Amino acid sequence: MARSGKGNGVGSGYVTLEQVAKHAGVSLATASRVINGSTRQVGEKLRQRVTASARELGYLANASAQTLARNTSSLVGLIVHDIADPYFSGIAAGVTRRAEGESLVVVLGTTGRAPQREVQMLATLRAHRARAVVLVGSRTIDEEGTRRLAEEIRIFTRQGGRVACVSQEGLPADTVVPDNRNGAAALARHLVEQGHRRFAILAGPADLRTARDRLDGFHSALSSAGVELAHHNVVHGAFTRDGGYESTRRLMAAGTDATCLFAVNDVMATGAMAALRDLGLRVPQDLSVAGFDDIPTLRDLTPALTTVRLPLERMGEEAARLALDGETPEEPRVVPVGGEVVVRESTAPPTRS
Amino acid sequence: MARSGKGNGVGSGYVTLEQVAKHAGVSLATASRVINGSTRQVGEKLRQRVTASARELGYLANASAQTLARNTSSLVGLIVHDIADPYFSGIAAGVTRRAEGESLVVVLGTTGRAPQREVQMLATLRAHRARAVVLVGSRTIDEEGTRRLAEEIRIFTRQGGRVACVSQEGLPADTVVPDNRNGAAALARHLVEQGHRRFAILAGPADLRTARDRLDGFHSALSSAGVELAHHNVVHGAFTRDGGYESTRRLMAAGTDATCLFAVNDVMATGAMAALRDLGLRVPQDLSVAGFDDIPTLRDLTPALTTVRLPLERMGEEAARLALDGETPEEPRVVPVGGEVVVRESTAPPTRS
DNA sequence: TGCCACCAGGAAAACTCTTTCCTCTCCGCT
DNA sequence: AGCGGAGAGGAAAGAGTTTTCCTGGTGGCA
Repeated sequence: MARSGKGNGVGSGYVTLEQVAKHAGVSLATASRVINGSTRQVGEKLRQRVTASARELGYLANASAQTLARNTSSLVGLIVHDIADPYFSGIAAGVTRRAEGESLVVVLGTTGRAPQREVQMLATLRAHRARAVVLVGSRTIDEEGTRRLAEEIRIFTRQGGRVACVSQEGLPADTVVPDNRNGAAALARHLVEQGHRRFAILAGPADLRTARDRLDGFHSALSSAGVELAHHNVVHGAFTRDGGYESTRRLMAAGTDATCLFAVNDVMATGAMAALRDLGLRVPQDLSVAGFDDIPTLRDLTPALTTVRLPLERMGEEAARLALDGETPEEPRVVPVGGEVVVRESTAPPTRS
Repeated sequence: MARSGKGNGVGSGYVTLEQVAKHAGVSLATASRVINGSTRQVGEKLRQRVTASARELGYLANASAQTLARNTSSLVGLIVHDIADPYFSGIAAGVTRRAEGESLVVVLGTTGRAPQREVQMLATLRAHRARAVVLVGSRTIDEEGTRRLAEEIRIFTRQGGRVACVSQEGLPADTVVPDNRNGAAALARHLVEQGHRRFAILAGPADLRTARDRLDGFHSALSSAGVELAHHNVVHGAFTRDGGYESTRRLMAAGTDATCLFAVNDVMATGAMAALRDLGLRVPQDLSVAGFDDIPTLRDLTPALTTVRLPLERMGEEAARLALDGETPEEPRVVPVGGEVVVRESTAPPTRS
């Protein structure tokens, strides 16, 4: 009377391949071969019977069982600091697009900028036999943390997984690297050309590689142009909108003589513009402001932000490609991504001389 | 000489529980009990030995094997339309926070607004024995699509999974519903109070539930206040920044007499403001603009957008909570989320009468 | 016609865990 | 001393696939 648990297929539990095989009157092996299309041929007649049975019973393969048997899964890891940050969500969109295009499943991990979370996530993904991982976000210059992450990456790779990074040179994995130095340098040259001589910089966290590279690139381009960068005009702070706001308040409270403010990313620049507005200063008349990244959502700020465009989505796609293509190169590959200076209204020739 | 594949543990392959057990000189059962802490007690001495061996060999449990044996995994699905859209990434941040807090793993699926992708993803997650799924994003009014999705949800639930939705009434699952109607209505009342009588609305896609509700709420509040809404002042278009831009161009080209423009979400409002700027119109002097959502990244637009605030991250968390708590209520639960009108500079009393 | 190779199909092992059920020991009670 | 019960440990049976290896049949070739 009662449902006998097994056998009646539709209704409650799961339909297994065995049930399909039985229903089609073939062996488990044959059913398996038909359904996942192995190298082995199966006769037309049986093939028909199996697919018909599978459809009829509503068969859905148990992914864990497949992973266990094949020792590889269709999971791709994606590790970011904060998915609500448009920088990361832009890259994430690229990664997902590519992964889903190859009918893989994306596992999203967020670290909240805690380095040990990256290691943790990597272990979790390894436990799931994830096929590949894309690791996004700059390393700090913390040697120990990097060493541990590198070690975990090596383990992951050794066990057949692939890893690609975005913006993380120095790890044993393929990497997509935005050219932070040259992008910032090009921006600096443009601003100098525009007539600026005294700059202030919202430099972000002192230990963050990306922030440092942008600062360095900007700085050295200034030096080459014979422009000094006063020490007190470089302020550090969080890599966020509020960090930019704070840093700007501090900068202005200390009384800067700069005519142009460079924030090492767009969200900080946004905070800076808000702070300046709150202080009653006009951009660009009183102070020019430039950012970095060209976050799409921020393109509609007024005045529109002069910045360095990074193709975020493409970077994500590219990283996924690196992590998913067949190759396992000897040396980690590096795919450089150029930044393009985009001049908009937030910068203008200085009026104060 | 060559690595014997099994036995030497460290080096190449994976370390299995069996190896740990052997190394510790206990049975597989005991090792399992120690490592995952089952209900059964294990003697102190053996416990020590097992943990020591596990650490020494670097044991990491095979997640698929566990899923297979337990018939439940630590995966939580998260289905959104577009992760680069700040609306979705905000919610995603909430979901991830909660899921990771319970040491679960988030699987991210994006649909690109294709309804059948939701059904597909749900099946994939079922194949992975995902414990729960959070489904974000409004349904269209397409009956057939909804029916299919509902059916897939029922299957998922019947097999022990839990589903929660954000913003999707009418599905057989717990739901977090932003109060679109009342939010829009409250906004409308505020604008009328401010003196506006002639409105234009960027209504988004005609078949999208969320868009419709906001339109309806706004509209009926106007009616209650005795304000007419001219038919030609309601334009439909894509639910995106560019959709907002386009719609606004069309609207203005047709020559509207409205003094206030309501875009049914913030990203459309952003497009609208850009379009108005391109047309040489000032906001709010020539035309007031209001949005909906209060996307954090867009708070720094100038003029700052008057809008209805939704607590996106909290909504995500709440949805994850619904999907993950123990209960399996008879009736789908509905958690309403209020929207709060936030008045900023993009709206002002009309100057043209 | 006899032999070999090839091919489709099936039985069963393997993948790595969890969990049930059984055994054995030790303790406390009568 | 004998018995029952509790509790710790182990053997083994799953969980649902894939894949190896074996079998039997058929076709081609000498």
